[in-house]
Amino acid sequence: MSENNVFKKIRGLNRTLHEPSRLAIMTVLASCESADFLFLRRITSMSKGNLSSHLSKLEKEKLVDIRKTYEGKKPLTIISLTNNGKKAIKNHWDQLEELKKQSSDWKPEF
Amino acid sequence: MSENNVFKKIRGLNRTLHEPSRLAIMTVLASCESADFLFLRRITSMSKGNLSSHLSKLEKEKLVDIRKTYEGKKPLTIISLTNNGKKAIKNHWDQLEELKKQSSDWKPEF
DNA sequence: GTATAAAGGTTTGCATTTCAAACTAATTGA
DNA sequence: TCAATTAGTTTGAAATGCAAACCTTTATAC
Repeated sequence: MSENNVFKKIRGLNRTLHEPSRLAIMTVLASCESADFLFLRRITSMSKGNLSSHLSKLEKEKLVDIRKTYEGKKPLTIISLTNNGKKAIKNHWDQLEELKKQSSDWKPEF
Repeated sequence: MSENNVFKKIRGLNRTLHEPSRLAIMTVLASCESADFLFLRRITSMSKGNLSSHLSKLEKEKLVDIRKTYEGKKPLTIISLTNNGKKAIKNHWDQLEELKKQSSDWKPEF
């Protein structure tokens, strides 16, 4: 059995990115320069609490930047991908595509 | 914002299948008529406990069949996909491919 | 003014999940 | 017969995911 076989690679997927809610957030952000909290909330239909905690996790791992600013006097939270985050989310989707291909080619050895 | 947008679909991915270890198990089985416990353990490099509990979960959800037999006097556990499981894992990979495409086409509306 | 509600998030606490270490039970080897 | 191996299951601790409750500021009604 080759080291780094396709199934080990599947197991090795980055779980921070792979979790569906965060995959959705990161994928939105990959198409936007930036997005505010409400926009993310609407487009993903996540609860505030859930969105907030996923964003915190992504921020801790340096995948997104969170800028707290004001629009007039209302607080406004702007989220964008870090350079790291941009690479990571692109890479994740590319890996998934590659793994799908590789696994459909694989045959057991007897 | 269209109902059932691509990001809601990402969030809606089946978590039983999406979790990397189970995705690996299901993907192996999609290429094999059946596999025994040890084979799955080796090819995914999972610990016994971990493999066992993931298999239980997959069995509960009727995605795999687990047959306990003997090889001589040694117990042997044979795992295979149910028909449901076959459809589900194929569908999951197809969805991932489709979501990657759809999300790369998406642009925010202003 | 002063309740009253709304906007914009964060924190908290619980339920679920994931994982490997510890356990069980049967078999083989010395 | 005693130790080691094989083949798995159970257990318990840690991490995760989620929404309800909470907080703070701003707009609205009276």
